Amino acid sequence: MSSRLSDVASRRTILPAGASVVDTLTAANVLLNGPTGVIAVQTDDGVERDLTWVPDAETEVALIQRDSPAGLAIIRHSTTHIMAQAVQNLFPSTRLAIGPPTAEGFYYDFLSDRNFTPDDLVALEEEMRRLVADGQLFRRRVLTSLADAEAESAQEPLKQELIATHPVPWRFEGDPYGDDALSYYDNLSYDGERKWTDLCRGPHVLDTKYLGVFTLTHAAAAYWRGDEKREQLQRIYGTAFLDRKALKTYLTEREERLKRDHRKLGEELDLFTFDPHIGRGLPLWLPNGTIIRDELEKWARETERSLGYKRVVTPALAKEDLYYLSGHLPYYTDDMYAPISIEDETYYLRPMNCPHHHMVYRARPKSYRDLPYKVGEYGTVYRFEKSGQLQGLMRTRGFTQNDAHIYCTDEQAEEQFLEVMRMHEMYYQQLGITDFHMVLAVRDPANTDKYHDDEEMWTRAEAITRGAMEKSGIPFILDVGGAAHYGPKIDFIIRSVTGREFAASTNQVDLYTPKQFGLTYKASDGTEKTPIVIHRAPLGSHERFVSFLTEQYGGAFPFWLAPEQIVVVPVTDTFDEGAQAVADELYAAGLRAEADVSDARMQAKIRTHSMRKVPVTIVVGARELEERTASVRLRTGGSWTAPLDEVKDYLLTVARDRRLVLDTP
RNA sequence: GCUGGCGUGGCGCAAUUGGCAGCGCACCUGUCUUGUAAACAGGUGGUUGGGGGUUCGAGUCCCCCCGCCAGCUCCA
Repeated sequence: MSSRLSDVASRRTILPAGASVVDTLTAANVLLNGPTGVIAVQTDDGVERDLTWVPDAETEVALIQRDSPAGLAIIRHSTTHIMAQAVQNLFPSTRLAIGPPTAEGFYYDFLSDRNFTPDDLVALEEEMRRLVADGQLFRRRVLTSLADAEAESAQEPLKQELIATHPVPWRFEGDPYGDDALSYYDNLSYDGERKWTDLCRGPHVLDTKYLGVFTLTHAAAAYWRGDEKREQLQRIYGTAFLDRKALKTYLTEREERLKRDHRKLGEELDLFTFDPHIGRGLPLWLPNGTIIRDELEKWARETERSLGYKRVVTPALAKEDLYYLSGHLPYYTDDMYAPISIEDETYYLRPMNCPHHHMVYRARPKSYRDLPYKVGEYGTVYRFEKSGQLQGLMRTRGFTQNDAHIYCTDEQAEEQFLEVMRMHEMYYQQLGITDFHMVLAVRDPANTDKYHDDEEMWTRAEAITRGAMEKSGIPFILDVGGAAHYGPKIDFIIRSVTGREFAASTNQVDLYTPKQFGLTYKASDGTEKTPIVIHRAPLGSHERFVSFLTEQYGGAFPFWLAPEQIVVVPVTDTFDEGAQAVADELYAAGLRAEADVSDARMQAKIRTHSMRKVPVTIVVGARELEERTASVRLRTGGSWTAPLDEVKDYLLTVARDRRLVLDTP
C-alpha cells in the first residue's frame, strides 16, 4: 500500500508569518482537493499542523498530501471524530474515551451502557453520512486554563482523567501544537454553530468535504487504558480511504491474505486439528503436519550437531521445588497450569525447559574444558493462556520448542550469542523469510516485581546482549519492560496474515538462574566459577513456526517440506499397476510419492493434486513404462520428460539440499 | 477472562412469518479407457455443537454449557 503513496517530505514550502497556511497555499494555487491535495503541514520539529495555522515567523514546512500515509491518517482521525459525534447524537448518554487512527483504519472507544450491535453500526454509518452531507468545519481551539478544560469536559469523566494525568505540563497560551498543547477541536456547521467538540491534539481536515470514503467494520470491547482492571469500553472500528476504489482494493487484498490463514490451510491440507475432547489450545498433529515438523526437527538436529550441541531428553513435569529455584514460582505462576498433587507432593507441568537442562548440567561436575556446554532438546512445554488469547497453532497451551541452552564462560558469552544470531540468519535465509524484525527486550527498572532484583546482573546481561546485537549489525527495536524474569530477550518478530505479531524465536542471556541453581565449573586457575547461560530457540516452537511457514508459503511448501511431494498419475486405469510401481520405487528411494489409482480422469487428478499444492505430478502411460521415463509436471507450471532414474536423483538432490525453489533441471 | 458475532453430513453453503432438513464438492458403486487443472449416471451419509424450556409443531424463539471467530497491542 505504502509504495503507491507519495513521500511526505518531497514537497516543501516556505510559509510567511502572519497568514494562515490555507491562505498562503490558495494564493499560490496549491490544490487542497484530490489525491495530491494538501491536508496539513509538518514543521521540522516533526509536529503536524492544521491548514488554519498562522505561523508567527517565516517557517519552512513539508506539505502533507491526502494520499500520503500521514494524510490518510489525518483523514481517518477526522472520520473517527465524525463517528463519535454520530454516536453521541444517536446515543446521548455515551461518554468518550479515545479515538486514534490505526494502520488499517480507525476506532473510537466509548463508555456506554449499550453494547453496540451490527444494526447500530448501520444506523451510525447513516448518521455519519448525514453529518458529512450537511457539511462541517473542523476548528482548533486552545484553552486558556486547566479550569476551562475541566469545565469543557465536565460531562466526560475519561477526558477529565486524561487531562488530569497528562505526563507533561499543559501549554495554554498562544497557538501551541503538539502533545503538550491543551486543545479542543470543534465541529462547526457552515453558519458557525458548534455541533460537537472533543479534546484532541489534531491535526484535522479543514472541512468534511475533504474526507474520503468510510465504513464501520465491527464493534468489540476494550479496556480503558488497556488495563483489564479498569472500565470496559465499547470500541467501534472502521476504516477510511481516499476513494471507493482504494477501499475496494483494500478489502480484496485482505480477503486474499486471509485465504493464507494457517487455520484454513491446516484444515484443507490435513496438517493439524483440534478436538474439544482433548482441550482448547491443544493441537493434534495429523500425519501431514507431522511430516513438516519432523523435517524441521531433522534439519535443526543436523545444524546443532555441526555446532557441537549434545542432545538430552527431560520430563514434561517436575516438583514445585524446581520452579522455586528457577524463579518460575512466583514470577511465572500466572502462565502455568495449576499444580498436580500426588503422594503428598506437588508437581507442575513445565512452562519452560530450562530448569530441566540446568539439572542436566548440574548432574556431573564441569571444568572450563567442557565449556561451552550446549544441550538441546525438542522439549514440550505447557502454558496456561487465557481462552480468548488462543489462536490456531500460533498460540496454544502446549507446544514443542527448538530449545537449547549454552553454558559458557563470561569471555565466551558474546561470541556464543553471535553464533546463535548467525544460526538464525542461516535458517531464515534458507527458508526465504524476509518479513520480520527484531526486538531487544530489556527490563523496566520502574517495575521491579516482574524481574529478579540483582541490579548488577541486569546491567551486565544487557551489556552482553546489546554488544552482541550491535556487533551483528542486525537492526533491532528496543522494548522496555519486555524482558524475561531472568534476563533480557532478543526476539524475532513475525506477522500472521491476521496482522498480529508473534515472537517466532526467543533468546536470552541469563546470569541469574545459574547462580540460583548453583551451577559451577572449575576454571583454569582452579577456582569455582559460575557459567553464563544462553537460552536460544531459533525455530521457536513447531506450532508457531509451522503455522508461520504455512502462511508464508500459502500452503505451497518447498519440496523438502511438502507433506505430499509426488503423485504418480496413470493416463488410464490400464496403467494403474505401472504407476504404482513407479511410486513405490520413488518411495523406496526416500521420496514421499504415491500413485493415484482412484476412479477419475487424469485431468481431474492433476487438478486435485495441484489444488492440494503437491509440488510434483508424474504422468505414466505406455511410452513412459516402455522407455522407463517419467513425464514430470511441476505445480508451478514447468514440465519435462527424462529417464526415471534421472528424475529420481534430481528430486532427491532438491530435497537433500533443502532448496527453496523447485524448477525444471 | 471480558464484549460482540457465529456453530446445519468430512468441506463449502441453502432452508419465507416457527410448518416435509436440501444443494455442490468429497466418499461409495457402475459405465467410459481418455496424454497434463473438473467425463457421465446412480448411491451412502444429519438426534441441525450438547442439554433444558416455550409451542400442536423448533435448524429457526428463550435459558445454560461446549467450541470457533474478532477485539482488548496502535494512547487525545
